Amino acid sequence: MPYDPSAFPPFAVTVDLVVLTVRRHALCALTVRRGEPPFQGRWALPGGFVRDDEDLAQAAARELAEETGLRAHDPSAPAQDNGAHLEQLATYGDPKRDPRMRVVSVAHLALAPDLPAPRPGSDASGARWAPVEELLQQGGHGRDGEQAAPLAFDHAQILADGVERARSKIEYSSLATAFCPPEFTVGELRRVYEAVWGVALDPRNFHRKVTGTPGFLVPAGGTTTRQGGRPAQLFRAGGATLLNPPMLRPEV
Amino acid sequence: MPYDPSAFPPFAVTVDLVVLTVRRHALCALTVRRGEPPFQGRWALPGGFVRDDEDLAQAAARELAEETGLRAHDPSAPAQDNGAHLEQLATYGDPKRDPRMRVVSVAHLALAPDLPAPRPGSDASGARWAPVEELLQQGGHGRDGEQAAPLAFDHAQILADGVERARSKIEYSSLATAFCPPEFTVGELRRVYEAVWGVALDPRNFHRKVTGTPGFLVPAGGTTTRQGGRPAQLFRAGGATLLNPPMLRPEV
DNA sequence: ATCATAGTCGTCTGCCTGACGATAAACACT
DNA sequence: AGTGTTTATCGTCAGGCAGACGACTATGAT
Repeated sequence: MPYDPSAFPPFAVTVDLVVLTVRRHALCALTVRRGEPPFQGRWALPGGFVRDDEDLAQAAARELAEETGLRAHDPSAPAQDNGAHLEQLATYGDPKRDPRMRVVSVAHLALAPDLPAPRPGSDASGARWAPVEELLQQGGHGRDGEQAAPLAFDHAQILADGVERARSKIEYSSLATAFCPPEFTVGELRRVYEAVWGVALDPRNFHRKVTGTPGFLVPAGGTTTRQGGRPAQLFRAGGATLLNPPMLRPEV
Repeated sequence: MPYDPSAFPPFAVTVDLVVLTVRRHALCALTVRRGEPPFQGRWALPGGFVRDDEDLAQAAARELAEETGLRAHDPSAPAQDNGAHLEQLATYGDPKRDPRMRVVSVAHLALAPDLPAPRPGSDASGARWAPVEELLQQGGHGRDGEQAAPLAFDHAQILADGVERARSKIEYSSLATAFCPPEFTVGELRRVYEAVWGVALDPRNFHRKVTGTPGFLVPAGGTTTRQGGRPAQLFRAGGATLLNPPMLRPEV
């Protein structure tokens, strides 16, 4: 049967990225300023059209590289290199989500270690890391308390879904190590959990949990004092990707 | 800026459905026989094009109703009615997944109680419930052991992802009640877990766990002997959607 | 030297789970 | 009527794990 273009409505398909990192004890997301209408001048999640010969994951990896310079590593490969974790998040297809035309966006979630500086892509007039707390409270607040415009399109919803995915996934997986440099201390990993969950964790119980889970952390051999205080052992992410039993997120 | 069709490649967008139920102690998926090429005569997941004015969830609910007659209820609404649980699963967009053209499929996962009989939609020449075990082992086996053709397109992968989602999600949510009729016994709920996970659970510990979790089950007031043996109390799904601490899936 | 900071090792208590004994209430036989 | 089978439900006990928290260690700052 030949291809019949009249048999289905044409869609534009894009990928949007929720890129998260931890900076200064806060969970931050990468946002870009829109250079053209609609929502000109407003902040949005980075993203772009899927090309004709691209898989969705390839498109997301390409956009991530364009915006941040990060390579995405295959989720099935060991998390040893400096690449970012990248996974599909969800797909958003409300007929009115883009006023110009029918766009279906396949959102992806990327987790990255703290990066030197945002690298604006060619299609955005600016990029910055913004604390998700500011971005998500209705209307948003700048750092001085003034009202900030909410994210463009349905990107606030996409960001909220991505943040919730990250928050729940570090409970039962080793995903939190994706926020850390290749070698890190138990305390640095704990500060990641504290920033993502927005809670304080007991350093002693946390240490017992992560060092007692086989395959989660492997000693990297050295120590560091970059956090001040007593030197801490350096670890690398181990092969275990699933945490069983999970790390429990404290209530409220 | 006007709408410029040359600025992006056109895609067809479909929804495919992984509809799961428990029949005769086995986890089964709804499959339809393809009436036209490609993969003519092969089994596939039900699905169809997203219409011009439809949201993705609406399209999935419409396809579900066409194939099974089931209403999908909003996940935010209480799970009291007879509708099926429906949620977005993942999106599949390999450029070569459909030989005819570029199709992006937004797969959805539906969980339904045991249904009287499959109702073939108008666009399929047949429909049946097939045990996922048969569908997923490479090549597949019919019930007499002969080789069965694998599912069309990438539907084996989609089904595998849906089954894994269901298996993991009943651990920490009350989702297993979606496989049960509105009123059910603890034993019936246990048999759902056993069928989905493919393991045997201790009836006493299971009973203690589900009745001891506040808000999970509420007594419906009657008893039934439809399973034989001593009459069992009837329950309804309670308001709690999250199970904390989760129900642990036994290893191996 | 003293303090502040951060890391690491232990202890104790309570909760939850897995393993399993015991009893209860139906039905199917003989 | 009695016996066996099936399923439901309650209880007990030991081990594992988490939360709360005390104690000690090893750095840098003052």
